[in-house]
Amino acid sequence: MPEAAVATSPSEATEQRILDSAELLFARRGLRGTRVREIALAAGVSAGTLYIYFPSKTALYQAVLDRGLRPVAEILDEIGCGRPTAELGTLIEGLLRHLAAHPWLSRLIYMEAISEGPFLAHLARIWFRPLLERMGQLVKGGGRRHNWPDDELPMLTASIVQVVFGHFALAPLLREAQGRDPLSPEVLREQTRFLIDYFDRLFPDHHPRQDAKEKDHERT
Amino acid sequence: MPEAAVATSPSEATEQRILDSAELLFARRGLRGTRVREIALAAGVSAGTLYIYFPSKTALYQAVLDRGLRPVAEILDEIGCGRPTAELGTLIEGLLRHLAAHPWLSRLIYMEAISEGPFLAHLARIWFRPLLERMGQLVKGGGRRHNWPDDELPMLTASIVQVVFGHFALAPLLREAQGRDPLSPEVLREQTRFLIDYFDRLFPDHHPRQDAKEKDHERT
Amino acid sequence: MPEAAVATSPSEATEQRILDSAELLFARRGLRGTRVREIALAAGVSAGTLYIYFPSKTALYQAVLDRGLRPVAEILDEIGCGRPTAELGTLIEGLLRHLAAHPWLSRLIYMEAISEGPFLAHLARIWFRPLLERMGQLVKGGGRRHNWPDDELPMLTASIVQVVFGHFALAPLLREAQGRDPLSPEVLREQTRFLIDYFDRLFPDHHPRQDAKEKDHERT
Amino acid sequence: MPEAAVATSPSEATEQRILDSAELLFARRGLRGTRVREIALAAGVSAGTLYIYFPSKTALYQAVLDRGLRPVAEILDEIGCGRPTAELGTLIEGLLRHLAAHPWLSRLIYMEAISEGPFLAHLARIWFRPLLERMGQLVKGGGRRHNWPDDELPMLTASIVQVVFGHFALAPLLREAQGRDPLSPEVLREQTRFLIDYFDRLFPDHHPRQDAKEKDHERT
DNA sequence: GATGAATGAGCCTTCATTCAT
DNA sequence: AATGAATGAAGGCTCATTCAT
Repeated sequence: MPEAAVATSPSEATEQRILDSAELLFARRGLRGTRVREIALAAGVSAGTLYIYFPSKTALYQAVLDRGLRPVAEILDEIGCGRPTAELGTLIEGLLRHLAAHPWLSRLIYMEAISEGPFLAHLARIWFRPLLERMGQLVKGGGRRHNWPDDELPMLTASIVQVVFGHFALAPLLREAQGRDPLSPEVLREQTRFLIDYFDRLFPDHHPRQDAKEKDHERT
Repeated sequence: MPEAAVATSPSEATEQRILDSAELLFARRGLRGTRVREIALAAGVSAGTLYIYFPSKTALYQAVLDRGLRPVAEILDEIGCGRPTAELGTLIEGLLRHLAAHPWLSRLIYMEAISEGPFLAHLARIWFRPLLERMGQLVKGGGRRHNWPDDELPMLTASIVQVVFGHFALAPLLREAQGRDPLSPEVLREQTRFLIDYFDRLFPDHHPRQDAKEKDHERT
Repeated sequence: MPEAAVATSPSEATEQRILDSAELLFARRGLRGTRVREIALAAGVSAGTLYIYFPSKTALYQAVLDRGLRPVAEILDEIGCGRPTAELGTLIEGLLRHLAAHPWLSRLIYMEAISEGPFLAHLARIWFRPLLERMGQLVKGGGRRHNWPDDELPMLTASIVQVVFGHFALAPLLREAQGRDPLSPEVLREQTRFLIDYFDRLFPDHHPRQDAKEKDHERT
Repeated sequence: MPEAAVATSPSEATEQRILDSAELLFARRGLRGTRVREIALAAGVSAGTLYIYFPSKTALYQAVLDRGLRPVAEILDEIGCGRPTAELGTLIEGLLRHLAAHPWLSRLIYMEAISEGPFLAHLARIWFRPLLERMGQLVKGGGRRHNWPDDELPMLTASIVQVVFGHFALAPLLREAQGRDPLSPEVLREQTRFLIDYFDRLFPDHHPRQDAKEKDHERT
C-alpha cells in the first residue's frame, strides 16, 4: 500500500519524482539512449542526488520497470479470482484504465522488448507470459463457445495484447498520423468502446457487459 | 532476390553491408543507443570507413529508414491498382512476405515511433498514413458488406497494423515468452494462416481466398 | 595587480587557470593547431572539466582573445584624455608595459591575424583599427611639426604597431637568432629605450620626456 | 635556375602545384592546422598522390619552407658583392619585390616563428640571422655617418625586418582594418615609397636614390 | 540529504598515411 | 603516375559516476 499513505518523508517524494522522470525518459529513449542528467534535471535534482537513491542508471531502470509492471501483475491476479464468464472484457477494461493512467508504461515495455535488453527475460516472465496465460484461460475456459482452433489461440491472445498495448506504445505515431491525441480522455473512451466491439466480433458468444453492449450497437 | 543481380563495385557492396548492419542495430538500440563502432564492426569495416559512405550517424539512420520503408510504400502502391475485392488479404500477405524477408524493419519502425525521434513526422507521412489510408479504402470500398460503424474504422485499421507489424516488432519477447522463434518459416506460416482467419472474422463478408477459407473453418 | 585582490571561488581560479593555459597554447599553435587535451593538461584539469567552464574550444578561444584585448582597448582609451603633447611616448610605454606583462598576447594576435580566422574582423574592429586611429590622432594632432606627408601616415602608424608588437610576436625567433631572451627585463628595458630613441628620430620635433631624452643621447 | 626552364615533366608540374597549394595553406594555418587533404584538393590531386612526391606532411612543410627561403638567401648574397654605399635601399627593394611576388612567404615565416615549431632553429639560421647580419653590415659599414649607438643596432635592424616583412604577414588584418588590399600593386608601390622615405629619416646621411630623395622632402 | 566540481572512459568524427588497382 | 578505399590513432566533446563540502 505505498500509494495509499501520504508522502512519508521528503526523500520518499524525491525518490518518486526521480522514478517518474526516469519512466518518462526511459520510455522514449531506452536505457542506453537516456542520460542520467536528463532524468535528474526532469526530477528537479542534481545528478549526484540521483545516486543517493539508486546505485546506477541500470538499477534505476530496473526499479522503473518493476514499479510499472507490478500493478499489471496485480490486475492479472485480481481477475480470475472471480467468475470466469465475461472476464476478458473486465480484464481489458482494467488494463486500459491502468494504461491510460500510466501512459508511459506501454512504451517502456515495448522499448525494452524491442531493445532485446538484459531485462527481456524478466519482462517475459512477469509480464508477457502471465498476460498470455491469463488471457488464454479466459478465452478457452469459461464455457465460451467461440470457434477458434486451439492452435491459433496463442496467436490470438498475442494479437489482443498488441492491439491493447500498441495503442499506447505507438501513441506518438498515431498522434502524428491521425492528428489527434491518442491519450486524450475522449479518444481513450472511443478506443475502449472500439475494443469491446472488436472482442464481440472475435468472440461472438462473448457478451462482456450488457450495458456496454446495448449502448453502441444494436445489430447482430 | 534484388541483391543477387547487380553486385556492382566493391564499394557498393560495402555500403550495403554497412546499411545491413546498421539496420539490425538501429532496430534494436535506436539511434542514440547504437554506437557507430558497433555498426562498423558488424559490417566488417573500421569506423573511419563508415564515414566515407555516410556523413554522419544520423544520415546513416535516415538512409536505413528510407531503404526499409521504400519497398513498403511500393507494396502499398501496387495493391489497389487491381480489383477492389479481396485486396486486403493480398495486401496483408504482401506485407507479411516483405516483413518476413526483412525481420528488422518492424522493430526499426517501432523503435523510431516509440523514441519520438526527429523522423517521426517522416515516418507518419511515408509509412503510417499511407498504410492507414490504403487499408481504409480497401475496407470501406470494394462492395464489402461488413457492418463496422464508420467512426470505428480508423481504430480498426490501426489495430490491423498493430497485429501485422507487432508480431515482428515484439519478436524477441514472443520468442522468450512462447519458447519458439516468431521468425521461423513454420511460425510465419502459422501466423499468416492465423491472420487470414482473423480477418475473416473481422469482415465476415470478405473471402480472400477460397482455399484458405476451407482449410480451417466451415462456419458462416 | 588585478589578480591578487579577488581570489573568489575555487571554480573561478580554475577558470582563470584554463584561460591562462589556453592563451599560452593558442598563441603558439593557433585555434586549429591546439588540442583541448593539451590545454586541460597544462591547466591541471581533465578535458571534461574544461567543458564545464567553456562550451567549446572555439568559445574558449574567443574568451582568451577577449580577455587579452580588453586591457589594450582600455590603455588606448586612457591615453588621449590628457594633454596631446608627448602622448605617443606615453602610449608606447603603456603598451610595452602591458605586452611585457602578457608576453603571449602579441603572439596570439599575430597568430589570429595570420590565420585569417573567423575573428579577424573582430580583431580589426576592437584592436587594430582603434590602435591605428589613436596613433594617427597623436601623430597628426598636438601641434607637432613633423614633416611626414599625409598619405604616408597610415603606413607610418602601421609600421609603429609592427615594431612594438612584433618584438613580442617574434620573440621565439629573436631568442633563437640573437641568443638572448627578448622577454627578459633587461632586454625589455633596452627595447623601450630603443623605441623612444626610434620615435625621436621619426618625429624630430617630438620630445616625449626630457629625462628620457637626456639620459641616453647627447649627440645631434 | 629551376624557374627559368619550362616545365620539365608533367610530374614536375604536379610537384610544384602541390608546393604552391601547401605554401598557401601552411602560411594560413600552420603545420598542425593544415590538412593534407586540403592541400591535395587545392593542388587538384588526391591525397594519395601527394605521398608519391613527399613522404610526409612534415617533409612537405620543410620543402615549402626551403623553397620559399632559398631566394631570400640568394638576394642577401647578391647584395654585398657590390659597392657598400646605398646598398640598404637596394636590399629593401629587392626584398619587397620578392615578397610581393610571393605574398605567402612572410606569413609562412611568421607562422613558423610564432608557432615555435621544430624548424625555428632552421629558420633563424638560414633566414633571420643572415638577414640581421647583412643589414647590420650595411648599416654599420659603408662609411655612413648615421648616429645610432652601437648597442641599439641589433634592435634597429630587427625593427626594419618587422616593418618590411610585417606588411605582408599582417596583410589580412591590414586589409580588414584599412579597407584596401595591401598586396595590390598600387598599395605595394606606396609601401615601397614609404619605406624609402622611412629609411631616409632613420639614416639621414643615407641617400639611396637621388630621385626618391627629391620627390618628397628637401630638408637636412 | 544535496550538490557543484571533477574525471576517465567512451562516443562521434577526422586525419595522416598506406596500398591494391 | 594516380587514386579510391581503407584504417588506426587521435581530436573534440559527452556521460555515468564519485566525492568533498
